[in-house]
Amino acid sequence: MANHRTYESYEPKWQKMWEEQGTYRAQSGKGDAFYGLIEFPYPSGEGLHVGHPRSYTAIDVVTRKKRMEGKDVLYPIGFDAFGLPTENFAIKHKIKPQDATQKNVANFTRQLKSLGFGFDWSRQVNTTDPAYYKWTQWMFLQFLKSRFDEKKEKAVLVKSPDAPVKGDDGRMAYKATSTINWCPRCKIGLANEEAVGGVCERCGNPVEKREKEQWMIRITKYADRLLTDLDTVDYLDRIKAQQVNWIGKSEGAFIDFVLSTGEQARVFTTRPDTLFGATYLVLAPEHEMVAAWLANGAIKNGSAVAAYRVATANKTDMERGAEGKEKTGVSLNGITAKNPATGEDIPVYIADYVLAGYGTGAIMAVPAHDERDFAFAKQFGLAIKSVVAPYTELTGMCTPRQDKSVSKKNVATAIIRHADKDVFLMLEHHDGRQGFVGGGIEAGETAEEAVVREVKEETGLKHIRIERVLIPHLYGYGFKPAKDVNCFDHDTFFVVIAEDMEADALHESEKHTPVWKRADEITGHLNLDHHQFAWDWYRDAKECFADAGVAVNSGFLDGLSTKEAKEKMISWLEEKGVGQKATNYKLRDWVFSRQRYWGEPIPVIICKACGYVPVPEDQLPVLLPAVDSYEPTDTGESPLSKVREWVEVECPSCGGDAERETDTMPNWAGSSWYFLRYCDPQNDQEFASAEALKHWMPVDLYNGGMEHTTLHLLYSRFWHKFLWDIGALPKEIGSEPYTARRSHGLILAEGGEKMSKSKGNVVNPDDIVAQYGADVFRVYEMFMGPFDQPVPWDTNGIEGVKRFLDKAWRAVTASALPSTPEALETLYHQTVKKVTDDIESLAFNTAVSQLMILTNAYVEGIPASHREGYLQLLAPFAPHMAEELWSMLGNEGSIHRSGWPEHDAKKIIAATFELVIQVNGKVRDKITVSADISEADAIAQALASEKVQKYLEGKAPTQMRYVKGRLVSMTV
RNA sequence: GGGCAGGUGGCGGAAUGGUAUACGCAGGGGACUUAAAAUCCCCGACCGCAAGGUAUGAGGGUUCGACUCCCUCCCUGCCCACCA
Repeated sequence: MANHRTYESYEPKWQKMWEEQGTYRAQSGKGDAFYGLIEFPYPSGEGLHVGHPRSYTAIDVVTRKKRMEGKDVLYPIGFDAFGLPTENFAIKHKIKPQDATQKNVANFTRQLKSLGFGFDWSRQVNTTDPAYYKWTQWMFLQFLKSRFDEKKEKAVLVKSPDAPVKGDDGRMAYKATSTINWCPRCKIGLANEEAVGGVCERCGNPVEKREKEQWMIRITKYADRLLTDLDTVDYLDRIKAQQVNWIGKSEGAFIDFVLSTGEQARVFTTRPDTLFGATYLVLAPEHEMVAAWLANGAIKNGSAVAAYRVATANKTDMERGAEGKEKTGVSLNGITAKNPATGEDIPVYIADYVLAGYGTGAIMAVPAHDERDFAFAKQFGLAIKSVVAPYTELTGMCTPRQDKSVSKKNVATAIIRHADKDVFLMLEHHDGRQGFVGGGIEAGETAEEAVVREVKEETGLKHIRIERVLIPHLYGYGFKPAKDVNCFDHDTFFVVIAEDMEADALHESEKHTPVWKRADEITGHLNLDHHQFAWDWYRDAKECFADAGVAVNSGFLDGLSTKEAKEKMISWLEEKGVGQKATNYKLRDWVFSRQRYWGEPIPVIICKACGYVPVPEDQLPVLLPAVDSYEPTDTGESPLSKVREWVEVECPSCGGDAERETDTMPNWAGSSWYFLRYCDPQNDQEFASAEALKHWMPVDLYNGGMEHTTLHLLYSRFWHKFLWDIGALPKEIGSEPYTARRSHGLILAEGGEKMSKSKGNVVNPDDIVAQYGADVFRVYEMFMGPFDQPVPWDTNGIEGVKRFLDKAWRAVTASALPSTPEALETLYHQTVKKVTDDIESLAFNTAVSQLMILTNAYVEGIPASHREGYLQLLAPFAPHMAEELWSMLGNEGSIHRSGWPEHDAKKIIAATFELVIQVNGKVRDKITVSADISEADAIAQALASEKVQKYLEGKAPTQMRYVKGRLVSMTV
């Protein structure tokens, strides 16, 4: 046997062998299936990043274990190769995107294979392969051929699906003119999701607004299902949270305001209960009513309004955002609206703080209850009327001395009551309000310190301490305290207790009472009950409202809780026919057109006579034609429009002259269904057979980066649901594609910064493999830290892993131990259990550390009975070395299909253990005792301890507790 | 402003409510060697001569016992954000 690891020779050897023998082939249709999935890479010119293997190795470890356990494992790989970076790269280097893709795929393939992943390469897919994108196009056609049935809450195919479509008649895919985010650098329209923060996701350039006819997909019809079905899947909480956030459901009402022009303006609000306080209306500058009024002269100050509209249109989202809370706008002179609740005529404005794309593009402004409206009203001298005054509403607007520059967290508290000499109740501020008494906190002070200082100044007391206490929310309209106070819906108060106070009931009672329960006692101590307290507080609040010049009118909502008020207002609106309950989502329809070359052609023919004609399905795929120039055009037209011989076709419907759609699909298209294709990648009749889909789907475990949890994850869930709805997927696989979704943490550069080309701190996997071999690289990435958390790269850490594998090699290749010490037997079985459990829970770092502990115990040699099991535990992490040693030991066949060791439950308990003895909660002695010691014996031995006796001071323990296998705890 | 994650040695990090600091890195000491590499062994939170005491961001609570559960606060990171 070789004395040294020679990974340089054995790693390539085994990689070749596995490929030849099909070691990792999925045996479709047989046995218990397990489908592990990683996000297929985008084959960029830069090659693999060290972040890719973190995810791939993790799922590789899991799937290897499942395979060894005898499961039918699918762990596929492919390439998401359409898209901008490749196209830009090709333009820059004057080569074809096809060639660039081929080259990059070859490089990625080499790199991935060098790391020894157990991918089933025979199932490789590539989104740019016509045999693949044929089905992407087919699926697009299904969107085009179906509508959302509101009653069935699902998409259904239309009656005559192959007929041409005229205009937008409610199809799931439709063409619409919309303002799109245009990146002037990439010369491409971007989805909202790709233009986050007003900059192009690809190049970081600020985006512009452009009007463009685009293919859209009605993902918004699925908003509710995409939200509620999250309850049926096992995703990391933060992933669910991001999906929920992105879908952005909010419930409220539409309210129609009658305008002086006789028209109606519809607004969306989540707070219909504040309608009494609506003192003006704001429309988004882009609002179509404004355009109409400008045209018909209804607006008296038309030129100012028009100028503001132009100024807004020229602003990027980033500029809008950068201006922050500075509100701008223009009144629409000559137009007023009637507040349906108060009957008052209120002015109408346009302002860019109202977004055209959300809700109805118009709002009712309630400055007393909305910070933005408040700022705008202050700026333009508009009326501020409060409807409700529950405590939380009050803060922030009744504050003449408000200082916005002070953040909420750092603001001092105000004393609102000091009932007697010793005890003070303090109300904590929720914003920059300076308080009813006293000033703000000073530099370097915490809120508590400020309170202490203020109280000392106010009272002259020297020794005080403070505590925070929760007092149930003083909810209620018109200041009527709610009847059933929910104790978990509370506000924070400070209680200041004078330390020089003589011991009294308060001091005593606080010791064993949960904090929030003490609210009663404290208010009781002050001879106040909650209601009394609320009313007292209300007096202060009213003065404050008066100071700020805020009128109060809660109309017929007086005395209701917020929830009741909302309901009452909605039913009132519906009764009067001036509004209705409404649900709104942040999610918008999916802009599906790209004016670029390197994407799937959208399979539609545009015929002047017929409309949009779907390309007949037997003519798919619509191949991407060879083009001389891929350069995007300044007109915003796809480069494909220049290929006249491709564009000009006969209309499949009427036979007349027609043209092909020249837009292509976004990158997200091909990646929205690749996991389905993996199930049956060579099928040329269907995108996958029902049989294969039933065997593999849904995906059991899907891992990917957090950067894809909003876009790709949402799109692919939607896509899957759609296919499922129209019957393209077998019912039994369910409407969610992924049973479980996990996410790996980012690998940072040494020092904790992000790796980036510009900083030159990128670690290249090729270098690590060359220097240490694939196994060390893999084990290191699994060991470096908790899988779901970011970890900095550490060159020294790799050395440690190398030492570990060297040690493991020496242990296995040394002559076997003649006998197995009991302690070693126990450790072995403990390790089998821990590694097995840890892989299941993706706790790879602790699995590796347990293997290190066992390996350290094998320095003297490894018992023959442990050798195979030990190698099997190592195999998912270091597959090459495990295979090499496995074969050196004379085994036939691959270790990776050899089985998984099981632990013996009886053997994981050691024969003896260290019994810890605690006296009054402190460890006072440890004695070694037999594992099967009885409780009585344990206690007897514990009491016999000299050290324990010393701490008992001759007294008999009042309490005695025995925790089996761990400790004896006694109290004196 | 909202959401999420997190705060434990010099560093990455371990710890079903039960011996805090496993494992690894870096550091110190030693063995082997002519020497080095490699390997192996030992030490290591803080205060204290010791007995002992104090430490898991801070403060409080529950408990015989809290890194772990509850409350409040502080801080860091990530994502989102004039979303009505």
